[in-house]
Amino acid sequence: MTVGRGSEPTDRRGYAVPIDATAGKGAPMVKIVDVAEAAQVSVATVSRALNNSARVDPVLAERVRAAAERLGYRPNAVARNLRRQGTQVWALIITDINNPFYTAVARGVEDFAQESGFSVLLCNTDEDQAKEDRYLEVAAQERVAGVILAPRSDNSDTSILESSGIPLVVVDRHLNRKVDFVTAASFEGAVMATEHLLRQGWQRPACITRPADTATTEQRRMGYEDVVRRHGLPAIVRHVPFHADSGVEAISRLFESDVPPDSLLAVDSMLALGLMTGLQRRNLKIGRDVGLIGFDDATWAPVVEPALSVIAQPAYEMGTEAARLLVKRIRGQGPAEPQTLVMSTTLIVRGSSRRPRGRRGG
Amino acid sequence: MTVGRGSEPTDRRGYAVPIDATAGKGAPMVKIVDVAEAAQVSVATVSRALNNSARVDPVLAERVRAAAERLGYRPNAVARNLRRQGTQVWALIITDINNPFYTAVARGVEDFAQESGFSVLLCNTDEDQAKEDRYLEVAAQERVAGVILAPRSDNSDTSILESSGIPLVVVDRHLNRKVDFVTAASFEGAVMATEHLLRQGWQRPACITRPADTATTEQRRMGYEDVVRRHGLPAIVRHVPFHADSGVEAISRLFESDVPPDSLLAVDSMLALGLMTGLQRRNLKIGRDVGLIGFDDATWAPVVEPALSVIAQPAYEMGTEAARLLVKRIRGQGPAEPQTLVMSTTLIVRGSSRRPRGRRGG
DNA sequence: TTGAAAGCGCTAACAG
DNA sequence: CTGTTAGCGCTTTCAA
Repeated sequence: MTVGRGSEPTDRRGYAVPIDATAGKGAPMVKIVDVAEAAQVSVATVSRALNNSARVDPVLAERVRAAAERLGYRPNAVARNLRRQGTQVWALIITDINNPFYTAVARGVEDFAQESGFSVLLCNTDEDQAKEDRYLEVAAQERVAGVILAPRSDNSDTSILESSGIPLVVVDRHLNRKVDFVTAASFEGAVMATEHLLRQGWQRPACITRPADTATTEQRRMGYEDVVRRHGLPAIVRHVPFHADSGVEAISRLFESDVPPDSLLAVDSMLALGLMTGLQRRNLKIGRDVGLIGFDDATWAPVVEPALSVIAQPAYEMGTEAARLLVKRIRGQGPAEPQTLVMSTTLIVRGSSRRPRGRRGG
Repeated sequence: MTVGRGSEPTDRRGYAVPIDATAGKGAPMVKIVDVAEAAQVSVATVSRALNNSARVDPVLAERVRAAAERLGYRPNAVARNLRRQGTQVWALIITDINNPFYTAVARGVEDFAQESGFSVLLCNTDEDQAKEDRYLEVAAQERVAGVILAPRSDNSDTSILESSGIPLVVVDRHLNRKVDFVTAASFEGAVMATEHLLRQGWQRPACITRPADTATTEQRRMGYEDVVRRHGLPAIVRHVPFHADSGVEAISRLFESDVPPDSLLAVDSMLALGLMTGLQRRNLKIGRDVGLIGFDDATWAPVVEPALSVIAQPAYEMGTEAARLLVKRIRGQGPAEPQTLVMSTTLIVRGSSRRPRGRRGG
């Protein structure tokens, strides 16, 4: 429970107060009537002056501002929100802020929100559908102005938002519903990555990907498969969970087979990290014994040894673009049709995908 | 791209609705009176039943729940907050969620908040005092239930919170005011790091740190200086800003001097990354030509080459502990005196700080 | 241009 | 145990 409300503690008329009152809730908040009283005007005028909306006599306005300042008046956003029937808060629902990709997205969202006068609630779902549902419920109950969501799966249920009239922008992962959507060219990225591997001379690339109901990584898998098929090569695919050591485990299993792959495509940066660790433990030298390319240009990618080749996504910009779309929707300025924004991915070649000469014909 | 199931928009009563209605605010929300009416009880009973607080006739309670379910009733948290004079939201004010240390802290805070029934507003200040002030103002106006703050500087002004009766827990960086505080043993960590460097045989360790008004990093600098002084060595200290390439620049300047350092202590992980980059560009081999140790055990630290030695801070736990303290304060269960929690740091030795034998007496 | 007053949706006295 | 009702603090008609 929250603090016991004070029938005892002070009223603004200045009666003595039990010690606890200050410890508990602090001084009573000054409200709009107090300012009105001090400025010798009505509450309506105070409201208008402080929201510098309607035309208010400059003299009165100044008097109001002075009084507000003097009293340390701080408008109660909760009351305002109730009256206005709307908040200035967004919910950003992602799977894990620890994933550098989402960290960057979050920064993009937060920066844009801030400039537009919104605050953002951070919600981590940990790939847990129940948690995602709970957060959507919270968002609805808090009457947030909008939601930016990276859905757990293709058919996450966002109908709560729809029925609450809360605008939604989906980011990164596709949702089985027509809605504003900002993503990166995952399929094309995976195609670039795989072709790059083959161009380097690697002959048995494998794709380590996430559970099959994760939209984005599935597209990456499909991009990979598209290329290997076209080259008449076998598709070597492993779906691994989001656990921290999935990568290490995948390596163990892959390289115990008779014909292990000679190169790897990792569909996200945390996975790439895991694969590197696994490879190192097996004493396989990356960029010599085995090729590796990942997704997402994490800060550490250039510094590992060998430096990690990646398909980079414009994560920060994806955040700002999602936010921009959301602002439009909130203002009712968006086009009737939901928009889809596919941002391009870039191949960044570094050491990890290189293949030494003279080792052809494995 | 996107799959659509474009059914005609309808309102809850099933009537076709003009396009704008859905675009605008959606169907009108069902409120407590609607549920009361449907369940044939008073609003008070609905409220009681749904908050399963007071004793309500099980039969009525069930009828209420059924009605609420059927109508898709979603309590309006804004109204509730106004009435209850309190929210279920915290503000987490940090300098940059991109810093892996703060990412982990944020996860800790968010997890604990979630379990305790709170949501958290994410606020990045970018080491900008004005931004920090603005966020404190927002927190006050939103009447958040509590704030967790990593202050920009020692004398950040948090009086707004005090005068609003909003509990505050400071995390990581010291604040010039008596208040609940969760931090790590930075000084001791720096001592461990520096002594380790010396024990390895390095003879001229330098400390690359942040601006002098950053409390935590100053303690690290002092820990470093304490050790070098005791060993009769010169203190080589560089204060660098929070920019992305501070590390690279620092290396340039340091290694142009006549007697450059032979080893480096970096006070945070982003800085360590920068230093590694700078060192690589200068063709200095880490763990051979120069020793390096950082702060914070980022996910990538074991994977870089050579693997990065670090002083690890229990970032996630610092987040959960800060949250735990905050919950206590909110519930009024905290001790009268503000608490300080200093969590211990750990030396993790990996390759970067090693010094090859036979190179003594540089 | 200003003020009086009606709520926003909910909870918690208070009475029954 | 249940219902009636008075606000929480603010914005915004509606009149003056």
